[in-house]
Amino acid sequence: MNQEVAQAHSEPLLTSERYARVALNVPLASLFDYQIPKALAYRHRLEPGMRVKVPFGPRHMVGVIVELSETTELAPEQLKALQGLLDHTPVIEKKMLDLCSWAARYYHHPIGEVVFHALPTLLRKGDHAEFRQETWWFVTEAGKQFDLQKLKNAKRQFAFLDAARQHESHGLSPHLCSLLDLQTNAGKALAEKGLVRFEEREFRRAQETHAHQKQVPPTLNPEQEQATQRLLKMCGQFGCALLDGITGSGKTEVFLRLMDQLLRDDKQILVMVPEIGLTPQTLRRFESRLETDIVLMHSNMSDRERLDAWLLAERGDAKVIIGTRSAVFVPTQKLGLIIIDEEHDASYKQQDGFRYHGRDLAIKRAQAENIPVLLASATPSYESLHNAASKKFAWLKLRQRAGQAILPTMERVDLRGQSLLKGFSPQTLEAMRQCLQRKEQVLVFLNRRGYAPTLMCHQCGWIASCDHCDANLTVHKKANKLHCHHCDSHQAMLHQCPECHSHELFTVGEGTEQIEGILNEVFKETPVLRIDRDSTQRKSALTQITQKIHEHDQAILVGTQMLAKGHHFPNVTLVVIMDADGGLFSADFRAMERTAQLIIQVAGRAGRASKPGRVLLQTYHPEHAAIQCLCEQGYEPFALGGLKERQQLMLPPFFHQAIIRAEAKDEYAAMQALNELRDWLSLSTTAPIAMLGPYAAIMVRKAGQHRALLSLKAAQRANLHEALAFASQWLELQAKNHKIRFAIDVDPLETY
DNA sequence: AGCACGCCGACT
DNA sequence: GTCGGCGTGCTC
Ligand SMILES: [Zn+2]
Ligand SMILES: [Zn+2]
Repeated sequence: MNQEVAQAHSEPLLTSERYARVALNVPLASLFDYQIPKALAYRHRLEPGMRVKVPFGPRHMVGVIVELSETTELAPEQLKALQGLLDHTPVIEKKMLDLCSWAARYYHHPIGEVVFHALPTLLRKGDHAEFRQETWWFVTEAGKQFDLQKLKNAKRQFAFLDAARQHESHGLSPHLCSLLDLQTNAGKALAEKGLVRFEEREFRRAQETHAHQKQVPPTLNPEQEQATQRLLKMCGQFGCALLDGITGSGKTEVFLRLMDQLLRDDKQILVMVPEIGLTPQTLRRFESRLETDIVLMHSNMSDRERLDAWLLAERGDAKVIIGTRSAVFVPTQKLGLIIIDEEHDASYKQQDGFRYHGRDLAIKRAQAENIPVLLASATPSYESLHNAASKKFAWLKLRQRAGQAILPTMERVDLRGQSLLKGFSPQTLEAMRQCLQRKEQVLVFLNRRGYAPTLMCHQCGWIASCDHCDANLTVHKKANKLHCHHCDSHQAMLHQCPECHSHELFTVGEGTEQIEGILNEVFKETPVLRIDRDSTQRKSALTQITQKIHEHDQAILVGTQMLAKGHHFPNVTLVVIMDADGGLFSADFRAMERTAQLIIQVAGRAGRASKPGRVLLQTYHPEHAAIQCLCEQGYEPFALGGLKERQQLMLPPFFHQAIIRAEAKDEYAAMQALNELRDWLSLSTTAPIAMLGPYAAIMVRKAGQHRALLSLKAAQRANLHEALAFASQWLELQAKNHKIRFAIDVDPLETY
């Protein structure tokens, strides 16, 4: 915990306002007013964005000043005083606080939780907003004169002093110490003898990197050139562009040209990537082309690493910040551009707590900073396509593959009446055989991991299901386990029916583990490699698998949606989509969009080299208009058709939606509460909104909780917000009932 | 959310 | 008698 900022000499009043409005990390909608003690007001100029220590009920908390005020609504006896100041300068600038307030209003989420979400964990706890301290070692004058041979019995000290002498001018950084395998204890011993000295220095990545040489950029094709020129013209003011480019069309090259130009003007650039989208390949590509300091922000970093990265960005030292969803809150000095790669990716939407959309907040931030924002994808979200089609976004299309690469063809494989081998039609197997004979690789996509999604009893029809969810257990054969993919519960594999004690248990359906097995049998000579969450659990597993793929010429890759992200496989010329019908008859109106995006993303992995690629879509509905359209005309016409349907059905993005979720242990409590809310809403608001439900979630029980939801829709956002304002009021009144948990989800991606 | 306060059952 | 269960209410 930080100490109160040291006392200065009391002279003129530095803070004239009497009250501070403070955001606290509690699930309450309001800010909290505190009296500014005279002692503090004389010594410090308080500003919005500074952290303070405050008494709150029976405890002490870290708060963030959002506003200073001459007045307060509260009576003097209801007010407490600030206890201390934690910062000399604001940790959140005014623009970012405004963005937080906007987000709190838009997502109907408590302002305090939003503001704290925008800070790194260490700052939330009250730690100093400072870089990590590092110890650097230097040889002293005595150390230089010293006869090294006297230390020949103390090998560690010998090595340490020797190294310190060699690095006399710059000293030994912790990084160098670990490279040379030097021990801190040896340094301490030498320091006591006066042979070396040490200095505590601020950690700065900038001091030790950019050892890269700039690579020569490839020439752009006319489409890329045109897109780049248009984007360059957009710089310097707010505007949105959709870079809608098929896989392999060279979107990244367009980013790099644009970034290069902005870096010359000493601007910073924020690049947002999906949760697992940042492959080492992509990072290396950025590093090798941009001669500048790049900083990463993602969930696999320690709290300390995150704070250091955050500080580098905040001081303007990191010119390029690459990060996931939460990076939208990274502070900057001179932000010039925000890029959102794979903008359709669902990981940009937070799925619990503060349910914001990173893409939408990035657009709002760009507006506030008056800079452009670039959304890029091979499969744009319907929302972004709609904005592009209605001219809100500049629509930049890249329809040619860069270099010599040829576009893959998409073909439907009719599964009707075929005798299938674990989901493979004879036609598919034949195509695979031919491909492997040409010493090329096959990629098989099935979005279902494990061995089989169902375990059933032949005698009584019993199905293995989760004790905590309304879901069936997935069979994992190799692990010999039954696993629930919705909560994390697992149990040992069963070999006897718990109902009728029959031993005749059998599996229904196929997962990647089973497909891998059958392909090993059918194609005995060919290595089969599986890529899913199970096969890549160990840290190095994925790199090992990709290594193997590049070593062999023929190979079969089996995998889930993990295949759709990042990695490309240049020798893959055949892609098999096991089940293209996934989105066809779903109750979820976004299922079609998601399935199509997955298919196109996976298909994009094929034939990247100059060999032509082929994509087979296995389907029971080859004549279905949507499948036909996707196959024959591609993603854009398919998506535009989907958008028309959304309009007719009064669905987003034409109508605005919010969902209020409730969950409780009790079977009926959640439903009942939402019924009451519905009644309350229909009494309290006259705004034209449509309420649907409440209805039980598709999976009523998830991790032991019963879930229900109420959907609100409106043609005008203002009307939706009016209703939601009433709803959030009602929910806060219910907060005393600790048995039901509520959440408001504005612009939900999951609607069941 | 956290934390205190308060009111009932089942323990030394 | 009192220890602790969790239902209820409050936090500037
Ligand atoms: Zn049975
Ligand atoms: Zn479960």
